[in-house]
Amino acid sequence: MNLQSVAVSQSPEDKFREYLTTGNKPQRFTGQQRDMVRFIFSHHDHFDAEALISEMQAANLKISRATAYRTLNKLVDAGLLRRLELGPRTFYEHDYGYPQHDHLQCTKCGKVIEFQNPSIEEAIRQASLANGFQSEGHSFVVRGVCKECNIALMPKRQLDLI
Amino acid sequence: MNLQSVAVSQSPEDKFREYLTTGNKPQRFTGQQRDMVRFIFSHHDHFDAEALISEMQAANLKISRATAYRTLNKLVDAGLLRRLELGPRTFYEHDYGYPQHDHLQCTKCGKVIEFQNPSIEEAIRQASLANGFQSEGHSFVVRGVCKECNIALMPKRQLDLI
DNA sequence: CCCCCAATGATTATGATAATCAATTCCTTG
DNA sequence: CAAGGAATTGATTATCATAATCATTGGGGG
Ligand SMILES: [Mn+2]
Ligand SMILES: [Mn+2]
Ligand SMILES: [Zn+2]
Ligand SMILES: [Zn+2]
Repeated sequence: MNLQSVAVSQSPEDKFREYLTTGNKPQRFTGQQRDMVRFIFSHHDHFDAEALISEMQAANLKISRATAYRTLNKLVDAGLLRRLELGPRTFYEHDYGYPQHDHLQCTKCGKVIEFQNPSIEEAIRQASLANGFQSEGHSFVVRGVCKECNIALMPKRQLDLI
Repeated sequence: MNLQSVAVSQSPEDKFREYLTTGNKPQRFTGQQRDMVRFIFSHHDHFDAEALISEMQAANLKISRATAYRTLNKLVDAGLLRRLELGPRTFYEHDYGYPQHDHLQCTKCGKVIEFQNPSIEEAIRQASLANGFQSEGHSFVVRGVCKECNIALMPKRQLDLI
């Protein structure tokens, strides 16, 4: 189940357009970029570049690998997406309009579970204060085995006890 | 400053030898592996494969890239080293004989600062309990700007106020 | 309606790590 | 102590994700 979204004043599409067109160097907001933003923000999930490309092509949306990688980087710079360190490849998820949270990742099936805990922000505050550190963001992933995989891995006689 | 080490009954070298020779498939504990373990555990540090190779070669220790990568993986499996997610490449640090802790990483100079906070373990316990999740380990890195880089980046007039 | 400049995308490059495999080393056994 | 055999080594090659290249396309301001 997804977390509750955060109220925002602009649509992701408008925010990205603003990011691109505001500033010293003019950047264009193209049809492919618009398709990417709309597709990505049509549902919340954790995805990598390859998955995005195949899903968009399956949805009959034209996108090349180069443009996908380039636009993902721009979306991160614009504050729309957040990068996730979930293994060797880079994953992405919504940042704009989605609350701060962290992740449990199952090492058996790969599933990613979201959770929130205010004491994490507090721990960051304390450690930063103690070290004169100016915190800008964090990555927190707990690895382990999810409920379903735990049940599947249990010997039969242990299941009987439940 | 490093954290206080944890008392252990075996030297890293002995523990690795035991890991290699115990079990169904016999694995040899070679001179190069012994050199690597001794070198790595002669000082606490956060390093990647390339840095290890150059430092060992600078210390006149023979090591090939292939053997370095292979042995690093074995050291992680043996519980001697822990992998760190500090960006695109893989970093390593002592696990055996070193206490649980997490990291602040400076995005300006790359410096890595260690800190401990028991509320992080508690947050993991709570999130795991709430999701039926069996936790096995975690990665927690706070990105930001360290004290020295903060001072260096400050405009002169702000420095004057200190 | 042009023209310029940014975007696109096929292709090539990069860089870290893993696989290959012939040569070497080193335990085991007789 | 010699020989056999299995595991390790290391030069080389492969892989895989992502980043650059650069010729072509196209869109928006004048
Ligand atoms: Mn998430
Ligand atoms: Mn550390
Ligand atoms: Zn699972
Ligand atoms: Zn710094």
